[in-house]
Amino acid sequence: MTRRAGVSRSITTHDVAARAGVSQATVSLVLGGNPRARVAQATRERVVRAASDLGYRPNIVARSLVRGRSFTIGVIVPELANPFFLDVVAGVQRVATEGGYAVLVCDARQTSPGRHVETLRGRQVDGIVIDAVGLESLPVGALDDLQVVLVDEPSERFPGVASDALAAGRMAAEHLLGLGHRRFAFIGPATDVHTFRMRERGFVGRLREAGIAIPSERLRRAQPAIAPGQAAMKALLAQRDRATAVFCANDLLGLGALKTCLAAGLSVPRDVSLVGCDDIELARVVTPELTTVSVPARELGARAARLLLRELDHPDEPRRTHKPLPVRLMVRGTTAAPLTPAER
Amino acid sequence: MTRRAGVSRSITTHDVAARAGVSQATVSLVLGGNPRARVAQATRERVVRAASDLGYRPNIVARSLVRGRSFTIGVIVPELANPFFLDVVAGVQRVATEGGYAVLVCDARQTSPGRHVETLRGRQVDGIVIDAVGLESLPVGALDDLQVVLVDEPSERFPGVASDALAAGRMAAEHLLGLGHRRFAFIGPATDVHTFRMRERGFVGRLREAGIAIPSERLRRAQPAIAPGQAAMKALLAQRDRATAVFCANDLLGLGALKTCLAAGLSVPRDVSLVGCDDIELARVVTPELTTVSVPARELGARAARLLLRELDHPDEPRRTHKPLPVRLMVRGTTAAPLTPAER
DNA sequence: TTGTAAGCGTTATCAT
DNA sequence: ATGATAACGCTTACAA
Repeated sequence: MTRRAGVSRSITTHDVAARAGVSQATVSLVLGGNPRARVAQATRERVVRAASDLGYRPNIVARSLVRGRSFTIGVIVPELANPFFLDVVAGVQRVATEGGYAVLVCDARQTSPGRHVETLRGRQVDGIVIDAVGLESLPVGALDDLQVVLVDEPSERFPGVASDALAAGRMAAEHLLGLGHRRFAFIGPATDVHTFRMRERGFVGRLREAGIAIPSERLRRAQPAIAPGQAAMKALLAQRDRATAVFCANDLLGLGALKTCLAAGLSVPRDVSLVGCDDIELARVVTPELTTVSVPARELGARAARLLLRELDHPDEPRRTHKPLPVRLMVRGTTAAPLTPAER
Repeated sequence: MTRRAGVSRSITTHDVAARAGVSQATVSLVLGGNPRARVAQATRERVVRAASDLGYRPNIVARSLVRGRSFTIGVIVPELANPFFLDVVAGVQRVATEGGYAVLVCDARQTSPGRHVETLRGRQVDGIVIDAVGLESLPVGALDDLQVVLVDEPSERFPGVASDALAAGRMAAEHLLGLGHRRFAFIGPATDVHTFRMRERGFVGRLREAGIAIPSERLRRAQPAIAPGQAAMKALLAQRDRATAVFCANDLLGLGALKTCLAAGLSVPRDVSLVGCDDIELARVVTPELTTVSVPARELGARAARLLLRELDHPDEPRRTHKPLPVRLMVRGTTAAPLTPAER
């Protein structure tokens, strides 16, 4: 094969071998980092020397081919534009990089999860981290023979890590209840994504324990993003007997809701209390700052990656099961006691 | 080599060949997508049939090894957490995916650009898109023999695409000048990043043309992120004879500045006018919405990727040079005429 | 038109 | 301790 003109062929183990006066195999032994490689000290030094003289850099592609592993993993998230998932990815990247793996990042918004899995397979990834992407949406068998770790999605089939979404919802309810609210609303997606369902269930459940139900018109379905949050809040504001406290399934929705309230000339938290969920950086950028439930996104990603790498590098060790990661209420500027009838 | 137990060996061209009753090479010819492969229609069909029966999926790693190309590119950005760069990456990904390339995303915050380049090299990437990462910060020779396309950074050595940063600064000045402002401030990084330097130069230059200079105490240096923007604005607010209009080198800084103003009880834009740059989604989430200069991040990324792919796939075609991508002023809620002395 | 065979750069299993 | 040598799955002359 002739290389593209002008681009010099890169240094291989053969080149190093020639310079060090040893066989190519020996070079591989020395440079391959194989722990049980017994090479004479002198030879080893000659080889290392030659390698650094030549600027040798191992060809990962060749290594991948022979080892049957690419030292690459994939991570699929619902939407990279959501800072929460970006943090999950950051966590995955950190751990993966430390472990010598590269990460192929896939945004389910740009391409369907099924196609992403196909692509990742073709690239021989050693495993995939899948975050909150409904597994049912994948073709049957799409994940066969693949090492998969799930984030925020329970499964019998694959190991995973999750945050305590139920607690998140309960905390939000608890906080608002404690402030004296009695008329609640909820904004969240109707999707099958487990976390959102649990957040909602926790919220609704805690309210029910307090003897309060959310009438269906105050239960607004919206995709977990800013614009849908604005629209949903608009609908809520138009209602008579409107809610004094709204729990949003994530911060993006919360930010949208806040925007709508302020645009409508309402005072937050005087007129309406708002609670989000995730605690993305933006929550502290808006004015007033968004009260929210903090979810350790980065840690979630890091743990998922650790789980995956452990399966990959030590396949025999027993799987560790994680209990849900704790979440934390962050009381900030969008929640307060409701107005008394007199004040209104 | 024995595979890990339980994991079935994947289907290779040999398997397909056996089933179709042809040689392995023929399978490669048919399935390899080689345009100048002449195979009999009947054979071709048998092979395709066998492949799909077996669920054959080409091994990109093997293909990469023999072709000397990995069909993978890298993209290095200063900070993935900045939505602007995330959009650049999204643009790169879209084009790369269409062209059959995978993308390795590198955040200069997590690891130094030099190390990223090393890692990418080891993984045999075919090229790298580098966005606003000072090339001087790289070790000499780090980019040798590498196909590189630069975003928002001029260079003799590598092709690139850029936005019209000078115009961005001028537009901001023009707009504020038009509103009647005379006391200006600027918040931006002191880094060597070309775009920021140009935005500043455009702004300052346009003001100078109007006979106005920015006193040094109103020229605040801050890393291009939210928190530094808050701090810088705080300093600005503490000054007597303070500026009535502030141009921030990017939206993150602008958002921070806005936050500080509102927290200080000032009314924006009544008391202070603020202009950002980039036009990230967040600019429209805060209240009031941030006036800013829109920069086509996604398009920037897409063009960079197209440039790179063209060099990769058609090395002989002449390089296309891009003129700077136009930017656009988005007048929103954070700019207005300054208060008259009487109103103050 | 199709098959044979020589690699691509590495790892890993033997002999030596 | 070191060196042949055979894969890994594919592409691509070249031969048939």
